Amino acid sequence: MSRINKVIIAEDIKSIHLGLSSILEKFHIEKRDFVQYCDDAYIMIKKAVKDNSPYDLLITDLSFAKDHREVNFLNGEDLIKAVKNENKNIKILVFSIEDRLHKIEYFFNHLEIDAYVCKGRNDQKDLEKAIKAINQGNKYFSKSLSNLYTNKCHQEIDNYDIELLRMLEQGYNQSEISKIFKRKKVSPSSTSTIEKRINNLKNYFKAKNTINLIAKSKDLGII
Amino acid sequence: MSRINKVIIAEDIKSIHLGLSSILEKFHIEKRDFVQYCDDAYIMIKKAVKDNSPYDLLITDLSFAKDHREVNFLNGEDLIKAVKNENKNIKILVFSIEDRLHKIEYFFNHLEIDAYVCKGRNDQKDLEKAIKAINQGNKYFSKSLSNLYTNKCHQEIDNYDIELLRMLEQGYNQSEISKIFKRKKVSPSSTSTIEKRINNLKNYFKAKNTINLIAKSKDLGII
DNA sequence: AACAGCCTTACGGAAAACCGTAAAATTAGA
DNA sequence: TCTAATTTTACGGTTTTCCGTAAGGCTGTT
Repeated sequence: MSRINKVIIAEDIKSIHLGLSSILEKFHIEKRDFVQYCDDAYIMIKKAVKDNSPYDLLITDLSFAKDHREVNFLNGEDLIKAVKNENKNIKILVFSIEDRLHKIEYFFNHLEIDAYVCKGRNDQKDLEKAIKAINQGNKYFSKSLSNLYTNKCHQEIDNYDIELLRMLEQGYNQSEISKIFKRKKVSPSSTSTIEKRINNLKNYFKAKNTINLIAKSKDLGII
Repeated sequence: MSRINKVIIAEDIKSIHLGLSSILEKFHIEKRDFVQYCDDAYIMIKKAVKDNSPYDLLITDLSFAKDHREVNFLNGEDLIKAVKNENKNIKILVFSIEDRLHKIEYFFNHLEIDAYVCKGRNDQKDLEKAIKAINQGNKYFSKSLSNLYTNKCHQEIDNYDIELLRMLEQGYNQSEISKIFKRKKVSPSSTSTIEKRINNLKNYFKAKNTINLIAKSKDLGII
């Protein structure tokens, strides 16, 4: 496995650039390009392939603020999908504030990323470990994620519950949800059970009513 | 107005520290202390007052990730409120990803902060401007906020509406809200009008029902 | 003073949510 | 395989929300 020595970083928050730069410097990675839009990253990656000097590694954030500029790629996920088509050998390191386990698992499983580092108190050291792992041809996924503390309570909330909460959030009433679940072959689907499950969720989150339930679910980041 | 020369920075994302440090270096601010927990910032600010060498400026994030450590102050807002009691002269610069106008206005009006800089593509330059403004005894609030694109629609939503949405979010039903408004002398307070106003909000936000209304309001950052 | 326009309040019927009970179906265990 | 336990479904009564109509009140204009 060849050593990383040409890197592109897609990160819209300017104040993070220096922190990333200093890590790359430690690894004596001289060729490092910073961009603040996904579109720019894509263009540069594509061009580098064409010029026969492709990037070895893309470090990218997931969420990018919208501004006046019109863009094709709204977020890191879109970018990664597109980049995979242009450069099959490029390694991907996602660097994001997102610390929810099921989201991170999604990126490993569906986007085949090579490393995930969570922005936070330990991110500099995690970045070092991640790059070291990639240099050795391994994947990296920080074990020191805070979600281990916040998500333990969420384990009792399953995908059905989340789907149900999402339906409520979108404004469907109980009988509409029942019909939709029947159509999508989601079980259970009776209005009675849906009612009961909503009630369980309200008890679980100590919500006063369904409105409060959705508010709390959103605050906790479950939906 | 005396020049800033002793600063404490409360920011849990380690990768941002270097970016902040380089800005402070430009202003020749030598005394800069970085902490990753609100609690530590509070303790150090309190101690500095006691030692007769108080900080001139607190730069703080708003949201701090939870981890294994038990803390008294969960977020920047709690910290700022507490700090104001310990050091009445300290300047406050909030440095956060939050770019929704309503929230930012809240910090200026209720917490009497001195500057707000939004983490983003232009944050380094905005930080410079903010510190310059504070040095001159002025307040600073970045005009280059992306919310200018998303928030123009919110001007028609007044404080009454927001209070109403907050009540709904907390799970109060219409008659409870009516009683609370009557007690707090908030007008109008009849269940009938409350019902009507909720309906107006639903039309305005094209919400299917009240649950959807609260979900949309939270997504837009109005509450 | 008279009037129009807007906001507030009141009320009644229909729809949906809420709550308890109970039957039917499914699963788990002996 | 039979039984016990759990989950799903069904149903009826109560509360709350939803929606239309209409009366009452405040303000500004002529």
